Amino acid sequence: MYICPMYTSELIKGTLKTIILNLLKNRDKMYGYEITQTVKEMTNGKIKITEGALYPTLHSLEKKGDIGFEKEYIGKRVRKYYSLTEQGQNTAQEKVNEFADFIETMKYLLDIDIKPSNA
Amino acid sequence: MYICPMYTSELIKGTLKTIILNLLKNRDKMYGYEITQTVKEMTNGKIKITEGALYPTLHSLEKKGDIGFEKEYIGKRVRKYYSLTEQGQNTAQEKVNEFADFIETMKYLLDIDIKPSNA
DNA sequence: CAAATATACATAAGAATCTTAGGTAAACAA
DNA sequence: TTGTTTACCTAAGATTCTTATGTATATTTG
Repeated sequence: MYICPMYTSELIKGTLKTIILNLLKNRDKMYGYEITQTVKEMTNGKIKITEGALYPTLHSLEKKGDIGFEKEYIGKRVRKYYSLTEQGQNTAQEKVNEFADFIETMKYLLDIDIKPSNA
Repeated sequence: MYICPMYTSELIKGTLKTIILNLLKNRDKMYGYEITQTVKEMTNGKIKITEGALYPTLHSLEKKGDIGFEKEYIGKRVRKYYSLTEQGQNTAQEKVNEFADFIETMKYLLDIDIKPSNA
């Protein structure tokens, strides 16, 4: 049985906010646990967001005004559904643009030739 | 006059070792200050490696056996020329491969369509 | 030639971001 | 009913960076 290797935590460091904001941009509203599961599934387990990293980041994004939330009860259990504020929409776009640019720079710096994406 | 914006330090975090090891793979031997200047030039100032980050990283890579150095005197001033060990050659390749894979994963996750590199 | 800038190394305090470990509690599967 | 999954949370510690500082030589500029 093949176990998909995770990336070293160094690499993922710094991309968490970008990932969260972009997911919320595409999906309108999500709750924390859903974010961790979605990222795990979309990356085949290569990126696993730990809860110890996720929740403080969500609280930080909320404090800065990029996201807001509303509680929803599933039986007696609570979910906090987060969504982008207007400011957050801009932040999300900026973050993604910056990362896309960063990728190009790093590709050049590391002399990586990227296989054309399955278009 | 247009000032090229630097990336937020979050993004660069975690890629420093990869950048250093890859440069040494392509250039055989380099000294610390040369690395900072080369990266700054190659990225048009978008990535600036600070000395406070560089030197501890070089020392760490040396302690782990990925790089070695020999001193060279330019007049009375010393340069420490670093180069990859055999182990470092492997580490360098692994780091670059991992980063290339990481880029692909992030492109998918962030739904970024990359313009074909100026080929 | 003096002063400022560039070269070249280094360390240390603090900030930011993560991992690891722990806690609470409800829902569901075995 | 016992374990796993869902769903939230915090805190200690590790890692990796920034910022500030130190030392010293070489070069450029006024």
